[in-house]
Amino acid sequence: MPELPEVETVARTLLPHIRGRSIVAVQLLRDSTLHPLSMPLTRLVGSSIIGTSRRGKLLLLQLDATSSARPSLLVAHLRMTGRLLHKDSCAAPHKHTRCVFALKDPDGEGSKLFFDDTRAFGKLLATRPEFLPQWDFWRNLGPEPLELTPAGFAECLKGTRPIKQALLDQRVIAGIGNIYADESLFRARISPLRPANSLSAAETARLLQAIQDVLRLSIAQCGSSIRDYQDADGNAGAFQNSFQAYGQGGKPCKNCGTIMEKIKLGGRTTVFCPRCQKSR
DNA sequence: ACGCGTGCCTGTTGGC
DNA sequence: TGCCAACAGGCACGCG
Repeated sequence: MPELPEVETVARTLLPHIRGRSIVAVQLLRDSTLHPLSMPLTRLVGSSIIGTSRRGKLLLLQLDATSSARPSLLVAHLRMTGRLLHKDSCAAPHKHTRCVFALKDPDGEGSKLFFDDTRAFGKLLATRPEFLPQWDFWRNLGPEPLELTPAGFAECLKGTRPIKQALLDQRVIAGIGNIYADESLFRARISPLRPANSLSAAETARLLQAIQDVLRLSIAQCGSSIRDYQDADGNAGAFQNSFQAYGQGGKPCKNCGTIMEKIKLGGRTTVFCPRCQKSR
């Protein structure tokens, strides 16, 4: 499931393949993949891709369109099972292909960009930067965890909700999903059940450090691949081999040997060590 | 304004 | 062995 490190990896691996290529055709194969606020994808045709970036879990492709009638951004939200894959020009769509972008490089060489999404939760949004504030999700997106200071992070943790739920709320902090929430809390030795506003300054700083460490370590290993995630070349990440909490329910804690507890918190599976991550 | 429950989706897993 | 319910889970939406 693509969270910040996986989306960052896709953005990085995609860039060398698609930079400088122009979009010559778009084939949307499932209407619900198009975000309601999107401009028609056909208006991307004729524009060239000039860059890739990431905001939270959102992947952004920048285009050279200057006319206000044409999108200069293609935003992809991969959600659970979305993939952006660069393939050669003869690749054919399959059952779970939701959109195909035909590309052409300056020499006329063709290739294709596939948006595959088994569960079809993912979205594509063609837009312009000036329209992004109309999108509630974008406007309310919290700070980037890798750019956050301890003081800034403390500002985020206002409510009484369990800290785990706060970390998953994209309005609080952007890019963290179930995997990295559990991993970060384990590394910081903080219980997922602690009210967000009950963390001391030391704990807040420790948690931010853990979040940044986990995200950086995962990015360095090209993300985590469980089930569906692949980068733009179809390669898996390796960080799943370093999980200390996610998926470890019922197994001994890597730190103290206590059996890891598995609970539901806000509807999400949550794993933690009851000894290392005490509630009080 | 906030928190909670449900729907969206489909492939995989586990229990009987 | 086969069937089916539960599960995976981010986010929109509607409710109280």
